[in-house]
Amino acid sequence: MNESPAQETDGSGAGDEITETEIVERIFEAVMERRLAAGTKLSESELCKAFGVGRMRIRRCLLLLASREVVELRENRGAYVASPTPAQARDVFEARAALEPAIARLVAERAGATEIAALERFIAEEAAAHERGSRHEAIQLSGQFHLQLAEASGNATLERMLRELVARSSLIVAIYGAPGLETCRDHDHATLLQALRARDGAAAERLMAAHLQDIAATLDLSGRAPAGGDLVSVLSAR
Amino acid sequence: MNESPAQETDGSGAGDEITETEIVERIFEAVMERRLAAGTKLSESELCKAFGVGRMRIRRCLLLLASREVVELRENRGAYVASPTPAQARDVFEARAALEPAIARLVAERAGATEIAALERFIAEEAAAHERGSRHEAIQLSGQFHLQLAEASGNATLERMLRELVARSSLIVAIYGAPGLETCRDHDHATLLQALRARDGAAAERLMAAHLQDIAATLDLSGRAPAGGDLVSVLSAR
DNA sequence: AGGGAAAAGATTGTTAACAATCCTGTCAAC
DNA sequence: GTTGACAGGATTGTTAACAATCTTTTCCCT
Repeated sequence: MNESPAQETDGSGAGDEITETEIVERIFEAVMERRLAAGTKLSESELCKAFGVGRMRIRRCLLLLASREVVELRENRGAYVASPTPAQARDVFEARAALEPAIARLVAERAGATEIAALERFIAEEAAAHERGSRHEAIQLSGQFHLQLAEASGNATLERMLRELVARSSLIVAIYGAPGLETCRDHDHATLLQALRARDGAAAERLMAAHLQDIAATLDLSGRAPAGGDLVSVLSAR
Repeated sequence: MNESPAQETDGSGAGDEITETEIVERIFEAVMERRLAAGTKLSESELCKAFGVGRMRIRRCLLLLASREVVELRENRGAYVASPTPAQARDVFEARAALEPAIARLVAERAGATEIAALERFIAEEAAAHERGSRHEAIQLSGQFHLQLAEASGNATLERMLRELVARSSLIVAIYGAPGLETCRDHDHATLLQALRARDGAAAERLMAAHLQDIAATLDLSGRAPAGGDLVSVLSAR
């Protein structure tokens, strides 16, 4: 009944069986780590080979991802990594502005020492990556910090919602973010953690709100074309 | 050879074709209107007959509903309307407490006169239902007011998230709510609308937060068994 | 040679049959 | 008479084949 852990080193290996939840999670991670760019085609047969599962299961996973607007399902044309429009980008960051301050407050009020310690470790890794100059890794850790925070809130619903928003944010920053700028400054995370350690819910809430506003401020949402994904309209429009 | 006569006046008739989005929406509505109680089995064949579509499409719809935790998918045992646990109930109302004040503020800040007018009409209907004494209808309209508000915010992501939360709230109130009490007092909605008309975002935010707290306060989350769905544990526990 | 139409190939969407699991009703044994 | 096992029926999960659509290549015509 229970899975004998086949322990495949990478996704390419045909594991004995892989949960559809895991597949969805893998694709989520790939999007968050910018290994899958906006507009990338997700062919069914490719995914079948990649995960070693049947087509039906891949199809279910793509539907799940589409329901969270991380991929876009086009009729008879397949699945593509979503390319959020400026309006969608605004929506996502408005939603984050609503959720995350509340999450920060919850963590400050009720998180255990274990969770706080885990967050500290994350920040340390993030700072190390910054010093090492590996920007890619820093971005990745920075996003995961927000998810770790949601997990520490102990609210599964908030966590699930934020997971979607963070993944979409990754796409948004890639499209509309200023090329040179970082998304999250680790300093912000550090000061936030200080408030959490002090169990200061109000301060945590305020700091998170300001942090998100800083991130949103680095975006340029004036252009209206999603750029990468829709070559046809770009070329036909001129 | 599959087409039955048209007759798409109601859901039972086999329409020529119905979108899976519509099917999901129908089930959502049925849950919100308490026509589908928590724990109700959703048999595939029944749904196929009800909507006049193939099994695959029903299957996709159930997966979609499960991804929003409105139905629960049990291995080899079918789909059931979700029975939120007390912990889940707490999560849902915490999430609403995070989202809805922000939604109320957005509406106050940017909604057009048309949307405000639509909200006014809703409240009028709600009050009329109250006077008429039709509690069922009042509850239904009360829930829809919150959704209408989300729609008026102009943020599709917030709207979608709230739709899930309101549907789950309907199940939660049915399970853990005090039998005699109403969920939303129409007076609260009226005062909130006043703040919206005055474009007072801060007041709208505050009123919504208080309103949600009132609703959550009527719930009794001390018991730990989901009651309806899990008879076995109920009986074995005594 | 360039443009456009048509056919070949590939990919997606759907239907139907098959296999596995679970629930129900019956029968035998204690 | 009650409890247990067993078989039949029903429901779910999966696989495979089929149909429809889109993409690409090729070929003909201007």
